[in-house]
Amino acid sequence: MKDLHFYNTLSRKKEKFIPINEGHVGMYVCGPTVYNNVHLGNVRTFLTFDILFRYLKALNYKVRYVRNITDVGHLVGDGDEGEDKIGKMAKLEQLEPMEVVQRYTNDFHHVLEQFNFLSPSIEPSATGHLIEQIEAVKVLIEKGLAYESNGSVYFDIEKYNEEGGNYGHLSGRILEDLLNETRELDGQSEKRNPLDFAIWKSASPEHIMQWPSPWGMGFPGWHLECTCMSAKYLGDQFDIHGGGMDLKFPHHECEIAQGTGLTGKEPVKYWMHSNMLTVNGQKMSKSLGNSFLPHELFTGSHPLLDQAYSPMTVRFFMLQSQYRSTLDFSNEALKGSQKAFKRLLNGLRVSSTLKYKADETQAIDEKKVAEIESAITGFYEALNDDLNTAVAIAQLFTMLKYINMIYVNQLHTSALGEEVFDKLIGNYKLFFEEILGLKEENGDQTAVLDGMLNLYSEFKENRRYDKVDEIRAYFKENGMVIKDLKHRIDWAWEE
RNA sequence: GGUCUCGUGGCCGAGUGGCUAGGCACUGGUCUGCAAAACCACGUACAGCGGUUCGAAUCCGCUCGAGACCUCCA
Repeated sequence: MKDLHFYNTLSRKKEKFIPINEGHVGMYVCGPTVYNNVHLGNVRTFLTFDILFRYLKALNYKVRYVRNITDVGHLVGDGDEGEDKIGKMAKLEQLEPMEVVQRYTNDFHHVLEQFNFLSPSIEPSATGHLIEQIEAVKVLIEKGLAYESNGSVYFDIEKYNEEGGNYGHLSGRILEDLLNETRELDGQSEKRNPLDFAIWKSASPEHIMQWPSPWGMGFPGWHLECTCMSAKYLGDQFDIHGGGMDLKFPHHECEIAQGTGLTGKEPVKYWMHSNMLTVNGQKMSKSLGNSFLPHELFTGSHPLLDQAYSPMTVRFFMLQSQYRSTLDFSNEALKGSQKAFKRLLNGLRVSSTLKYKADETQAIDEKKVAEIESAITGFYEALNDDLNTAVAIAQLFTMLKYINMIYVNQLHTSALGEEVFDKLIGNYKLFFEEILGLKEENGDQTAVLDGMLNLYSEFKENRRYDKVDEIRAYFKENGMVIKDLKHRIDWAWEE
């Protein structure tokens, strides 16, 4: 089997993944700024790295996954002169900033839970690491890579590049071009160069979030928290840093500059960026007003939706594309995913009921055995190839086909042999639940359903078809269907 | 304006030189009291034009179209 490869934004090609410390992986993902509800576009990014986290664990790596909560320093609007996002929302809603933070952190956790995300190993917050950030600012000033101006401190990009830095490398930008193209903004006179970015901002008296520092009352710059928290928990150099494509520049570029400036070493070995979710071909974003909130999807209340879609349907929908492609959001596409997901889900339920039955008269069907085995290795190969979940899911459908064939007695388990049968059932469950993180969304209603099905079969034996149809209709109203198999009666989610 | 990405059958979406991606929808078949489900069968699609090559959706050029980043955004 081929080794694990990821597309590294730094080199712009797929690279073999070799962790810095064998058997261990350190992974940092930029979390949300908790001033607002997370929308579906945000969810896609976190999903990408949830899959990566799950997959690395499935490959027996010991993974430390750090995903931060940004609760200060992220400014509204252009440049470094905007209002703090949290502070602005706090004023609007007449709340303490930390109430805003708590409210939207809760929302974030709730949403991710609905989508069945694993918790990261550490979820640090920016306000919890002010000391580290102030220390980092001091070091950068000492090294001559940052300067104070009116109580604010800025990172000196020209100096950084003079001393061997490579600002612009990650996003493929040339410093000179950036300098020429930078728009002149009001209030940038504090900076030596318009490109310089704030690592500490002086706060005006009315600013509600501020802390004491050697440079007066203020608050940390947005980019600095990620540098400090990743270094604290993962070390000066770590394996994987992830985030949305739109953070590449300037956020991640600034992180590299800060990290390299502080330690003299490039902080990250593999940069991974997930692509945008689009609506009618346009990026989903809050500012464009075309973003969907998760609950709007779950209830079908968004004007562009004509029905509700469950969290797992949406999770599955997103996994049907590769994370580096844009993914377009539409009713038709979601409906297709809903049906496909339910087929797979029914397969999971069914597979847990199947038992191997030895039968000496059955010959091994080599062709089917080969197809099952290649589906299983194909699943790993797909994920090894830069987390290609779309191709991985295709393998799952091949496995599903055989599970269904056994279920309806079209295929005898002995034709596969016990070992292959166990691999089929075991891996299907592993892939579906553990690695792709999909799950049953409805509670266990087995007892009720069994009673109904007994009744159904009694009526059927007595040829009371009016009652038979009535029970079917009842099931259908509740999103289920009755399946009359040759040797038994069963139910399934209506696809 | 600068940098970059993309354009695949009715819909979504993999795929970077030759080998059936997959899903949904459609159609036919098997099964069934009728259905549903399941399984089987079924679509020669790669924006356009030109070039390289024995061979291109895949490489190169041009044209058209869409989008992203350059300013907060996952």
